[in-house]
Amino acid sequence: MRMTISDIARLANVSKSAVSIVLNDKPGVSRETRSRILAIIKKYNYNPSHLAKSLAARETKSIGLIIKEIDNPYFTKLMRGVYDACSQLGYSVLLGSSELSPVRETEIVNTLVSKRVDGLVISPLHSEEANFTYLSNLLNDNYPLVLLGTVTNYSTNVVDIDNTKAAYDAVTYLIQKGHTRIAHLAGPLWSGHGQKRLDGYQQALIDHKISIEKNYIVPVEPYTPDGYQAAKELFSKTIQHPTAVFCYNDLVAIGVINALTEMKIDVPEKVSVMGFDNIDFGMYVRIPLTTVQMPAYEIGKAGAKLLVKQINHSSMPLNEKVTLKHKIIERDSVFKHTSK
Amino acid sequence: MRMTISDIARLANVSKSAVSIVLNDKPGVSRETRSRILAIIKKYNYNPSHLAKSLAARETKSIGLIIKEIDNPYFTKLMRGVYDACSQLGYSVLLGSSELSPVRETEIVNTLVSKRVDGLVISPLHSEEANFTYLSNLLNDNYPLVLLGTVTNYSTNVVDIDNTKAAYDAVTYLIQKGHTRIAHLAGPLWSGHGQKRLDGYQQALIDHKISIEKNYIVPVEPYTPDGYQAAKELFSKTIQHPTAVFCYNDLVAIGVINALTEMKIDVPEKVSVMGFDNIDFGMYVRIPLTTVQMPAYEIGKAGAKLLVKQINHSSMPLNEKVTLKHKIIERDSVFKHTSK
DNA sequence: TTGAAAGCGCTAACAA
DNA sequence: TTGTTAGCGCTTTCAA
Repeated sequence: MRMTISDIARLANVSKSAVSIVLNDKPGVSRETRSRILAIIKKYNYNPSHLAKSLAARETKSIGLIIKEIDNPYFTKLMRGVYDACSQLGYSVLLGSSELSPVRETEIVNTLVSKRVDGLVISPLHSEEANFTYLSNLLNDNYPLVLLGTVTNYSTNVVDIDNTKAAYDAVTYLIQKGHTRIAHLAGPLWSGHGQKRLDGYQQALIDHKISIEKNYIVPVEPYTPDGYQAAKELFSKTIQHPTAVFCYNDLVAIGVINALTEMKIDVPEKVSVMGFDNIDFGMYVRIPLTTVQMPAYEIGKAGAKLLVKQINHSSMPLNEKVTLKHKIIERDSVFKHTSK
Repeated sequence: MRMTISDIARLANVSKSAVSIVLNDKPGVSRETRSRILAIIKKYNYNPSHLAKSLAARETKSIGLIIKEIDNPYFTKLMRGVYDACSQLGYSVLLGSSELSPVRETEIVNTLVSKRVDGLVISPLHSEEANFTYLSNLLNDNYPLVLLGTVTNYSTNVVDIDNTKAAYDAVTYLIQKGHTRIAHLAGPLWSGHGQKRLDGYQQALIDHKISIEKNYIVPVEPYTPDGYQAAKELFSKTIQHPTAVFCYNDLVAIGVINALTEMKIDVPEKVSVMGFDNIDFGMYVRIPLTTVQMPAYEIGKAGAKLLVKQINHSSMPLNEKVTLKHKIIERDSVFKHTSK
């Protein structure tokens, strides 16, 4: 049977509290008693139950992380950021992934809360229903919380970049390269970033007196096969083809490049392609990808740090906004366009 | 303040045990009492503390997953497999990543055990020191455990593929394509798979009467820049160049392809490149990668399932071996070589 | 079918 | 400096 604190106390001829004090490195016990206790602990290889401690001390030293997709390079980086910050700060992380299901997202919140994580870092799903009941509840309970991505109408801790501005900058970059016919493969509703990037795209066109062409805006699921498919359709239509396509993310951009290559449309000579996220693989694809850097690792890290700060200052209102910087990464998929 | 089971009991005019029975869907309470209790629970939105339950019931319904690198496509897939199986079986997963440090690996095991996870799925680091003390301890305590990767001299539950055979098959494939000068960029010590794949490589050469060329075997870190670097060196040496290179993993293979492309050595016409793992991106790189499929998702899934089975049959000895199938994925990076 | 009571392995006043 | 005591919020006998 596993040893308990009482066993150690008995073995060391002291009370449980003395052992507890030693275990937690607190003052209040003489040097020699301490070392005697320590010796016993070592001798029996005693591993105290953090579970029992959590119940008594009302903190588990673990946080819950809820992402949308495990198997997605963006979230992987983000997860690493959260994990690194947490290990450094002495927290464990309970992993949750909604895999795009709002129902599961709520379920995960419930089980993580029932497991009494000290706080939650959530990359929230933006569903059509989008009632965010779980969010209201959490906020009502003043539950330590950090959102990785903005949810309108809810005031809480948020870490994000300025997606509208980032998309604006990307499109402006394309315009400066001489492009005027710029398509946008827009992100899905559930992303929350999709709408903002679309806004930035449109604003950039407007500000540069370029008319918005409806046919040039096509919403896609944010994966390579969807980008491929969308590009195939877009470039086989009998409309004037765009000379550049700004994609919701790198995965989509890779699909676009593949489709164009297959259609013998040279990238970037004929058509420039720009992605978003700056995933590691962007530099290894057929045509190294020009893209916008999303600091996923930093977002995760900042989010976890902010959460721990919130946990340690429970009186602090939940409304800190951290906006990280984006930047354009120039590689080979964008060409200087000289209009004929 | 958060509600407890006693609050609910009082409000429903019953005992705590009655509430407990209802919460756990157990028989022993009349239909009407049950519904009365349920009503109160619902009304107050009571969320029982799984933490307290865990302490009393001696099981946490969570397992620990220890991988080597979060930000690595192979482990991401594996993680997803573990996560999927666990959610399905009602377990939470506490994430741990050694990030290649044996010291951290042991620390993680300790904290996860102190948090009383019901079991551990570990992708063990093979360090030079490789004492595996933590493993001995776990085994001594008969702690529910599944290893994702074989550790020699320790009998426990293992899920893996036959790495030697897989490498053997890959090299045989290259030989059948007419190659005889085949290099191998071998994996690192910590992988555990590295040595086996090297063995398979050598055995395949021996069995086909091809002499083993020392210069053709170069150990690398399993990342793209390292593969790039190694290829640059290998192909600038004044030795007879290989016509094919079999890489420890896809990441390395991608680096090799980039290096060769840069050196104006056509892939696959001049030199064929073969990877290992079959990561998703393999099909999107410059030259779609021919590789060996490592069923990472299935390994994770099978590992978690086996662990839960072990947890539910604590008397069962820890020595089940599950060997999953590998297979060769033919794409464009291998060319039929016709010796001049 | 129900309730009382002991206990899971700790922490944290409070007394001694 | 040390020990006693009463929880933390559940589960689980055991009686009623």
